[in-house]
Amino acid sequence: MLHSESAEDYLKTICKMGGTQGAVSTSALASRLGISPVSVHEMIRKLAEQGLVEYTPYRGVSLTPAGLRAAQNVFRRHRLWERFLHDSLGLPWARVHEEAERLEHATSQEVSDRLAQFLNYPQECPHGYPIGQETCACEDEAARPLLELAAGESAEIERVPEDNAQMLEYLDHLGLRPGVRVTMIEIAPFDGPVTIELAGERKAIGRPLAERILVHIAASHHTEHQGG
Amino acid sequence: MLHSESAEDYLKTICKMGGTQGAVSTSALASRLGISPVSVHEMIRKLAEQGLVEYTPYRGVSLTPAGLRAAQNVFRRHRLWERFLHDSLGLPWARVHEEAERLEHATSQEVSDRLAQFLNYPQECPHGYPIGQETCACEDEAARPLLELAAGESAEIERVPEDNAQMLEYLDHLGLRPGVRVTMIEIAPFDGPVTIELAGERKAIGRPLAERILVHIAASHHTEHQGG
DNA sequence: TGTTATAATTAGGCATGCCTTATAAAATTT
DNA sequence: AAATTTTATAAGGCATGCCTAATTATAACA
Repeated sequence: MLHSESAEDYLKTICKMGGTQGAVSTSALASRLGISPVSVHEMIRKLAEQGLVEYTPYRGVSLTPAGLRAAQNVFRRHRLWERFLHDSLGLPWARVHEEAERLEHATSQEVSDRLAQFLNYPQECPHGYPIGQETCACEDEAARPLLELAAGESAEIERVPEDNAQMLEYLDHLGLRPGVRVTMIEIAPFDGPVTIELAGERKAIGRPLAERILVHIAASHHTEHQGG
Repeated sequence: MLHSESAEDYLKTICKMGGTQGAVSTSALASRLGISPVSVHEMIRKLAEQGLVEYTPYRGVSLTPAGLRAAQNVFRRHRLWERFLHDSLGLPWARVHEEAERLEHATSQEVSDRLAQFLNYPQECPHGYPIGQETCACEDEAARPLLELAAGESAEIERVPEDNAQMLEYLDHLGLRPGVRVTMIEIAPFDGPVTIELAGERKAIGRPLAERILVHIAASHHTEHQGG
């Protein structure tokens, strides 16, 4: 809670883009954040001064241990609020992300700790992202894009993109929620649709979406998802 | 949720200082907010442009109906969060206000409506301030300062000042919480202490505090306060 | 190696919300 | 009515976080 909302958003985004592994290009970061490269460069400089990121010109930015800790804290607060908004308040799945996006910046460590306890230490947010006890991982090594499944192969949905309410409504409507089992039917050529089967029905989605939905092939380790 | 956090704070403070009845002096507002009179004047001008306050030079500011509605919304969100933080998360009474002060600015109408439902439409915040269904009153006509009680007179604590965590801890320690019955023993002369009896014990507090604690004489209409 | 594309950086600006200093105007007191 | 205090307003600044336009440095490619 020592950093500005803006700084927290930068750290989150750098983390999401892989700033824990290698370095993230500032122009990619800029286009993801929807902020001009010049402004991003300026902010990166400030974050580097504060020891939250490491910046090497022409290489990109990566999170320092302190920056990673800060980002993980924000993710944790975000995901805990999502669970509360969904499970306790019954806010629709698709609306949960945008509300949590604001609450995450207004939450102290004590409140998020108590919130975790109140929610009975949930393991993941409603979109399938993990919630650790103290921190939480940014990436799950075992997760693969739905698009990578071979025809006939089955998997369980692990995570869905959460940053677009309309997309979430669409996914919800299709039944494509974390924990649901899907089977790949076919990936049509010439950038055609991806056909999958879930709950006995066949659905076709676009390739870009199929690339952003993450699945895992191993048997379920998920807890039941409470209804909204 | 259309106004900046800063604007919301101004509207709240104007409301608290009586900006629904008469006009509030801008210098009084400035000292209450801890902001320079020049800056307050500037902000008042902007709020007046937006139709949220009415400003007459050398007289002061008052809330327009739109401004009142906005302020009441913020109060409602604030007090609902206080109830949640206290009743559901068990956050100590004295810490609740400062946390709600941040959450109130990050809460949509839908979330506050659902929060009210989740909390079972509570009537008041943990410090005794009313929570209306749609809006909520700023002042309670029936409430009188504790200091106005005559010796031997009994009353129930209605509200306590909530803006100072240390003071709240002190009040909590003395047992001076909303809903508690107190009897005035004496008000010592020469600005001396105010002695009251509660739960069979006598306690002395200072005059300024006794002036800010509001009581009502009629029998209790309060619902039970859930423990934290 | 030279050209081209990408990234970095400088310079100047804007809005918000705060600041101080200084002056002008009205209200209050004597 | 005159002096004093209070209030209003103007002028100029600062930090944050964003912008565009223009320049410079580096990387990548042919």
